[in-house]
Amino acid sequence: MKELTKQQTKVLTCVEVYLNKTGFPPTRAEICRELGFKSPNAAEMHLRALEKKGYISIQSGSSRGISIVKRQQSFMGNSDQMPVIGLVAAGSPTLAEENIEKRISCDPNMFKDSFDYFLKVKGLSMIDAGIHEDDLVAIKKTTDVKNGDLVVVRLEDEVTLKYFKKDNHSLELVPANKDFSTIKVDLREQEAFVEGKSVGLIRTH
Amino acid sequence: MKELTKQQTKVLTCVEVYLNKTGFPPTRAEICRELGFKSPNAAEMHLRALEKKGYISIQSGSSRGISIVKRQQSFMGNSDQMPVIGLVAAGSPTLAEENIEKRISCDPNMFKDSFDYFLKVKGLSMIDAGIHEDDLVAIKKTTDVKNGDLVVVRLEDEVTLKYFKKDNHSLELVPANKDFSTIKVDLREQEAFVEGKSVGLIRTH
DNA sequence: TATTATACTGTATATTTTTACAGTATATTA
DNA sequence: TAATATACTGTAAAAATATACAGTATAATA
Repeated sequence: MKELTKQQTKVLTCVEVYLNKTGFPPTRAEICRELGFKSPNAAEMHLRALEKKGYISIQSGSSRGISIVKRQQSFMGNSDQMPVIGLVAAGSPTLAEENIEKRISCDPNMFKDSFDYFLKVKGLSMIDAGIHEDDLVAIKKTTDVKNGDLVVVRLEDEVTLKYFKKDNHSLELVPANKDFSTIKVDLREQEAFVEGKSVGLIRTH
Repeated sequence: MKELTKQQTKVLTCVEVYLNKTGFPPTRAEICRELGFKSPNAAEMHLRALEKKGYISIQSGSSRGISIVKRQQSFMGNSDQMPVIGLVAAGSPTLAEENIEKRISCDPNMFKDSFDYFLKVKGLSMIDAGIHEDDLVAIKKTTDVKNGDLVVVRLEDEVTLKYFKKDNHSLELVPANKDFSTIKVDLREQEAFVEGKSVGLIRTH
C-alpha cells in the first residue's frame, strides 16, 4: 500500500470520522468545510489520489459515493472491546494482558472525549464525587491535564485516582471524601507521573 | 419500538443491505429499482414512516442522508444508537422522537442486563447513591422489579427515579438524599406504573 | 357506508452534488 | 534551471437527488 501525504491522510481521516458520526460519507463541499478548503476541487483531488492509492473507492456519478477500502484506525463498526484494568495499589496501570480483568464492548467515543481503557475503582476516596467502589472510570491516556481534572497519577509504585491541583512545584492530589486527606507532593523532591484523565464513568447496577 | 409494516421492513432491509454492500446509503430511486417501485415517492413515504417509528434518521436536504438507528438483526459486538430521554417532571418517558434529546452509540449489552434507553437525571434526590444531575441511567423496560431495585415509576403524570420498596398494598419510593422524603403510595387508592429499572449508569466528565 | 391507513404511480422542480476546466503558488527532483 | 508533484482557488455546468404535489387503488376500521 502506497504511502499517503499529510493532506491525504487528513482527508481520509475526515471521511472516516464523518462516516462514523453520520453513517454516510461526506460530499466534497463538506470535506472542504471540515478541513478549511475553499474549493471543492481540493477535496476532489485528494479523493482521487486516495482512490489511486487504493485506500478508498469512488462510485462515479453517485453523490457521497465514497467507500473506504482500507481504514487507517480500526473503528470496528463503532464498537471496540475496551479493556478494564484494576486500580491496583502498586504499579502503573499498564495494558499488559495480565492486568486486564475483562473487556467491555463499547464505543471509544461514547463520551465527549475518546478514551483508552476503563479503570476499576477501589476504595471510597472519591465517594463524594459520586464515584463508588467497582465503578469503571474511562481513562484517556494523556499528560495534558488541568487543575480540577480527575486524573490517574502514579507516585513511585502507587497509582491513585484523584482531583488534580498543581501550583508551581507543589502538586496536590485531592480526594472527594472528608475521611481521606490530600496527598501533597513537592515535585522537586519526588516524581509524579500523570497516566491519564477521566472522561467518563460507567456503573452496573 | 413501534412495529413495522411488511413493506417498511422490506425498505429497511434494503437500506441495510445496500449500506453493507457499498458503504453508503441508497437514494430513493435506488430503493425503487431494488424493490420494483416505479415512483421515488414510494420509497420516500416508507422512509418517512421508518423515521417516525425511530428506525432510521434522515438528514433533510442531504443526498443519501439516511442513518440506521436500530438494526433489525443484531450482529456480534453490536453498537446501537441508544436514545437519551430527559427525565421530565410530567408524563411518561416515551421513546417518541420529540422526547429524545440525543443518541449515544453504545452496546445495549454493555451492562449485565440489556437496556432500552438512557434517562437523563434531574435533581439531587439520588445523590447519596452516587447518581448526579445529568447522569445517564440505563433503563430496561420491564415491570419485573424487586425491592431495592432502582426503578422508574410514574405516578399520574409524575415520573421519578427512586429505590423500590413494596409491601402488599403499600409502595414506597425511597430517595437517596436525607433532604428528600420517601414517597408513600397506597396502591388501593392510587395507581403506580413501573416503567422500568436501572441496569447501569454512565457519566461524562 | 364513510373514513382512514397503507401503498403506491407520475410529474415537476429546486437543490445538492459531481466533476471538468483554467489558473496560482511552492517545494522537490533531475 | 526546467520539470514535476503537491496543494490548492474559483467558476461553471451537467447530472443526481430530495421532495412537494396531485392522483389512484385497496383493505381495514368505525
